[in-house]
Amino acid sequence: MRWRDVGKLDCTIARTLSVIGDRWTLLVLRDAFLGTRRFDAFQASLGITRHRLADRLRKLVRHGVLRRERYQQSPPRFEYRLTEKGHDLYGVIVTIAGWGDKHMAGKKGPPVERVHRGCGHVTALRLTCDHCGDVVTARDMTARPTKRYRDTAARSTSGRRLKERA
Amino acid sequence: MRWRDVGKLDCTIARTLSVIGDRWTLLVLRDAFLGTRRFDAFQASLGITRHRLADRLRKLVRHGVLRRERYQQSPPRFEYRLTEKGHDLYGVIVTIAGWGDKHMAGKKGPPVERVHRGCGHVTALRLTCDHCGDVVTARDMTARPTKRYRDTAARSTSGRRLKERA
DNA sequence: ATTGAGGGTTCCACTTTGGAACTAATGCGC
DNA sequence: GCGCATTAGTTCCAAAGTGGAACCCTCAAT
Repeated sequence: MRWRDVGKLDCTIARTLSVIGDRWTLLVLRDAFLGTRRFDAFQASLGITRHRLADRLRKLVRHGVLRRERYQQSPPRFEYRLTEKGHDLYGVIVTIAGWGDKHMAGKKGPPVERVHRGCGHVTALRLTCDHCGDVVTARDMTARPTKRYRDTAARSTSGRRLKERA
Repeated sequence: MRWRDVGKLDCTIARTLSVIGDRWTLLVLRDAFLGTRRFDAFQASLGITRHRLADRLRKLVRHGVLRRERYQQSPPRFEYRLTEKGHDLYGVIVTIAGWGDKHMAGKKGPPVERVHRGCGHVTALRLTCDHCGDVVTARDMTARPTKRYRDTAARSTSGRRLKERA
């Protein structure tokens, strides 16, 4: 299967990864969350080639994650800012950072820490159940097909395998 | 910069992405969290080439995310299971799925939902502050260099740019 | 002896990436 | 009014990564 077709699968994760799941895009977003907005600043920070960067920024704009905004009339200059949709990716960045801080940091520890403005403390973030508020880990959760999926599966010659879901 | 050097940066996110940040790896992990364990099952579900799959599984084993375990003596057969370190990636997968459910699902809605065993409800997960327990979003958090980073930065000709951090 | 399952490896064409140089519009000092 | 710097890109080419398909090995069952 070609990568460009992955975004068409009936799998939310696959579709999301078709937008953000390549080498550089999540690093672009990391910088965006740290306040980077300009082409050259991304380029200097990331060490990505200008060519690739232009390509990735275009893609993120196309998917509504970033907005390309003129910040100066002449010469025309643009900067890239997170949209609301982009802001919602914070959870992805921060859980990646959290895993990295726990499992991939060198002996010196990580270079960045996150402070919760609300309580003023350096904190790691946890996942909690929307419904009951308890902290959850993988073992507390089960995945299951949604109703519309169960119906579709039932209709389609009934036994077809449960793949390409998730 | 070559991608293989990204894992050496002093950035937890970059290092983490050097392990899980390619086209297929997160989809392999998605399947692993759904219970897939065998080479052929991954291959059938993902549509990845056997070659690439072998490569990705090796890499995940090398990084301690999966364990290659013999489940049958003769002929020798192996399966791939999440380690504890691998289990800790659940947050990454589930926040990606959460973003996708919100922003990338078709009009039919997502194909999979997650149930919290503890309370029995279908739920989306939220990020909360480890310290005070409040739900947080991007705007509630600030990133800052850790102490060891500030010290290093201060020592090194003092003005050097704050890049390759995060 | 042949077929089949499971878990791979090999080969080759094609695509994507990295590196470096180049472009284009404008402002700035002199 | 000319050379230089800034910013945001594009172009070109070689090198690396990927997809498709076929092949390999060990053993078990028929």
